[in-house]
Amino acid sequence: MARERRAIQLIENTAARQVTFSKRRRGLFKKAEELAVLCDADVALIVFSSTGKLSHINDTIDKYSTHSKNLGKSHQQPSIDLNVEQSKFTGLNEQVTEASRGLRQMRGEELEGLSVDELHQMEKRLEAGLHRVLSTKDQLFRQQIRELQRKGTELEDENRRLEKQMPHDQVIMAGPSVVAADAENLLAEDGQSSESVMTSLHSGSSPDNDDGSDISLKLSLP
Amino acid sequence: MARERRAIQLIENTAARQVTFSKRRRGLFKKAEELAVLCDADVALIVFSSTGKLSHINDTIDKYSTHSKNLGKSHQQPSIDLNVEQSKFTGLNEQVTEASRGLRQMRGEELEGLSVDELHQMEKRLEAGLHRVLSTKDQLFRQQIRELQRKGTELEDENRRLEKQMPHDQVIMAGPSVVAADAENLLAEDGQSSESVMTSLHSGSSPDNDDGSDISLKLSLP
DNA sequence: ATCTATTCATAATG
DNA sequence: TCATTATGAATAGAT
Repeated sequence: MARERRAIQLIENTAARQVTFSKRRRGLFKKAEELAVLCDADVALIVFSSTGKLSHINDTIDKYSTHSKNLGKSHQQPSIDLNVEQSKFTGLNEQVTEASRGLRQMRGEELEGLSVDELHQMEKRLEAGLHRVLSTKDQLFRQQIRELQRKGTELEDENRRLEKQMPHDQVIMAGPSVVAADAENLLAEDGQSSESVMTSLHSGSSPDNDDGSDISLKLSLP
Repeated sequence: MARERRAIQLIENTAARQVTFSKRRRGLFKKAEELAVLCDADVALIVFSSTGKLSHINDTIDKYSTHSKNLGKSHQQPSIDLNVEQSKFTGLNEQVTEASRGLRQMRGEELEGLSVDELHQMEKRLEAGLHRVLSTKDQLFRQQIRELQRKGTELEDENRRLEKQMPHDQVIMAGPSVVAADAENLLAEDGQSSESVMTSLHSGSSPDNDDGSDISLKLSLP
């Protein structure tokens, strides 16, 4: 569409990509609007920039079309469903906007425009959230520790019982006793920081996801 | 955009409207796809025709399209059926739900289902966010204090200069000296909590700077 | 951001 | 709906 044709593939150059993004996004929204007006259609368009930091929502709700649908095809099931979906979507748009802005600010991004008061509020909210997260984690730890202790005690008892039943010249090296030993070790260090418990449970934890980029794709959050 | 320009207003003729709808809808989806691929953006587009009640959803996941593009399998957009589209829509729905859940979790609500690892991640994120909020606030404070100190010093100097010039039997109660006094008081209590500085500057902070509002054309939601 | 050459989308028509 | 084509719009590259 211009001096030269541009292949439709990722623009590697970041600056160029951003410029193109702005230009084309504007064009896209314009065309969406035109379609809505020309054809009495409802158009909803959401664009997330690659960084996920910006969300743009265009929700064209045509009063006319809603009207005509409700009046004209009142008997058709599909139309009812679609209207429901549509209104759901409308509501969701608002939620998306709110949620992503909130999340961004919660993450400490996009703080530029905020006043001191607003920053203070944000700080309080973050502190409160952090506290609740911490105490929830703490609770979880305690619960897990309790559970492990219980199992450990059980296994110890079982061990002792088996040893008593066993003739003296036999020694057991089978699985169960090993497990029991492990559990015991864990429990022995009772005063350890929860961190190590966590480490022992660490299994599939993972990559520190980079800041905001996890919203970029589809709003899915951890 | 063609033989003649068409005014952007409802096309009265039904047949013509349908034709235009088809053409423009195709074009719109194409451009949405291109934007997604070119700029690594996430684009969701939903179009409800006014009459047919058909919904078309294009949830363009960049990675997907990039892949298929690279493999030479271009998008066979034409043959997407309604069921697929609806399921995509449902998916979007879920994602949105996810997003707000994420936000609530950031606030420390609804943490029940999370694993220790997830809680740990959340904790780190909150800490990071808090940090950024705090340092932004700190920066703001420092800047404001610096400014006030500068003004205070200026005014003090001015005051002294005026006093010297003034005959002894005259007293000034004019505005400037009052202002100077205020500034001085503020600066005198250097160790005070920043709260009062904040309060004193309270003036016109205004929320809702809603970054996304540059939506070219339209419509903020009802 | 603004400008222009060029490609693209599409209105009119068959 | 599909095809053709003249023309207005969008935009890539440069400034």
